[in-house]
Amino acid sequence: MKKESANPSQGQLEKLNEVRDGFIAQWGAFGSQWGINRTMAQIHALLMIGTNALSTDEVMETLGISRGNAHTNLKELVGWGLVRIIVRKGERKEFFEAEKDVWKIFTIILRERQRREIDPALELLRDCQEETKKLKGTEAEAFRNQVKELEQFVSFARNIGGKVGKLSYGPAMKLAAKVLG
Amino acid sequence: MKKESANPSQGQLEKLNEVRDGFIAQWGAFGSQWGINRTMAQIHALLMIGTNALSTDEVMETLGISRGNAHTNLKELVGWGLVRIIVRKGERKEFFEAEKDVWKIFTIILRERQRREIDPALELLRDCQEETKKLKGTEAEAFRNQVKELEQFVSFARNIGGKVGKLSYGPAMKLAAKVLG
DNA sequence: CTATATTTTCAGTATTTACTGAAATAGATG
DNA sequence: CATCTATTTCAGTAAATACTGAAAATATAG
Repeated sequence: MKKESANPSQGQLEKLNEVRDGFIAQWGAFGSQWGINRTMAQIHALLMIGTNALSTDEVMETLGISRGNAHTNLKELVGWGLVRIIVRKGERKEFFEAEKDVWKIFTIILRERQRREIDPALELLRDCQEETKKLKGTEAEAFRNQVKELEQFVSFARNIGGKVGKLSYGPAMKLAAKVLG
Repeated sequence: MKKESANPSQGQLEKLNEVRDGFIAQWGAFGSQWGINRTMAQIHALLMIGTNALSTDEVMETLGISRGNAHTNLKELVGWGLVRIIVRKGERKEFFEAEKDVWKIFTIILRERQRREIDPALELLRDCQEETKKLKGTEAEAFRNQVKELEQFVSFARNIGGKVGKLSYGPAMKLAAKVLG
C-alpha cells in the first residue's frame, strides 16, 4: 500500500488537472468579454499557472487546438510582452514562458492598452475638436463641448495611468496606501 | 446674399454632420475592441453628442439600423445606467437621453464592469484556491500560489476602484493631484 | 547540397456574435 | 371592447471573428 507523503497521489493529480482545466476555460471566457481572443487568454492562463516553459506542440495538445492557432496566439502574447521565448541549448524547438509577476503583468497590459486603444481614441477626440473649431450654432457647440470634456478626462486618466505604469511594485503600494487612506 | 452670423450656414451644417458621423463610427469601432458591441457604443456616442433626447425611430433612422437592434441596445444602455428614459407629456413615445457628465460616465462604467466582470473573476480565483488547498506537490503549489497572487492583486485593485468609484468629481480631483504630485 | 525539423502563412471553413424584420404583446384612447 | 400606437421578442440570416490543416518558407545539421 502507498504511504501518504508530500508527493501527490493519482487522485490528487487528477483533481489538480481538473481544477486547472476549469481555470483555463473560465479565464478564456473572461478574456473574450474583455475583447481578448479566447484562445489567447487560455494560452496565457496555461503558461502562467504551469511550472515550466512549453513548446507549441505541448500547448496544442493541452488545449486541443491547431498548430496555426497555437502559433498565432503565442506570437501575439509575445508581441504584448506577456510571454517570452526560451531556447534551450541542444533543442531546436522554441519554448514559451509567461511573465508571472502580477504587478509586471498589470503594467504591461496597462501600457499596451494605452498605446493600442487610448491613444488612438485621444487622437480622434482631438481631430473632432479641430475640425469643428470654426462651426457656429447650438448643435456644433454642444458637440465640440462634449468632445472636449471627453478628451480632457481621457487624457487626464491616461496621465495617471502613465505614471502608475512606470512605478515598480514597492512605490506603487506606497501610493496605493495613500489612496486607500 | 446671406450675411455671416451666429447661425450656421448650410455648409457648416453639412460639415458638422460629417464630423459627427465620423465620430460615431469610430467610437463604435473602439467599443468593439473593448468588448462592447459596436452598435451600443454608436448609440451611446450619438446620444452623448446631441442636444436632445431621441426616440427609437430617430436612432434607427440616424444610424440606419433596425428597430430590434435599436431597441435592444437602447435598453442595454439603460441597464448600464448610461442612458435614461424620458417621457414627454402628451407624447406616447419614449425618448432616450444619455448621461453627459464624464465623471459620472466613468464611475458608472467602473462600477458595472466590477460587478459584471471583476467580481466573477475573483470568485473563480477564490474557488480555485479552495479546491486545491489540500493538494500536495510542486505543480499544485505553483498553481495555488499563482492563483493566490492573482487574487490578491485583483481584489486589491478592485478595492481602489471601489473607493474611487464612490468619490464625486471634486474629491476625485484632489486625490488625483496627490497621485500626480 | 540534401535531408529533416520547425516555424510561418493563409485559403477555406467553422463558430460566434450581431442584426433584421415581422409577429406577438402591452398600453392608451375613445 | 375595438382600434391604434408603441414596445418587446425572437426565429432566421448576415457579418465578424476565430480556427484548421496543409503547404510554403526558414533554419539546422550532417
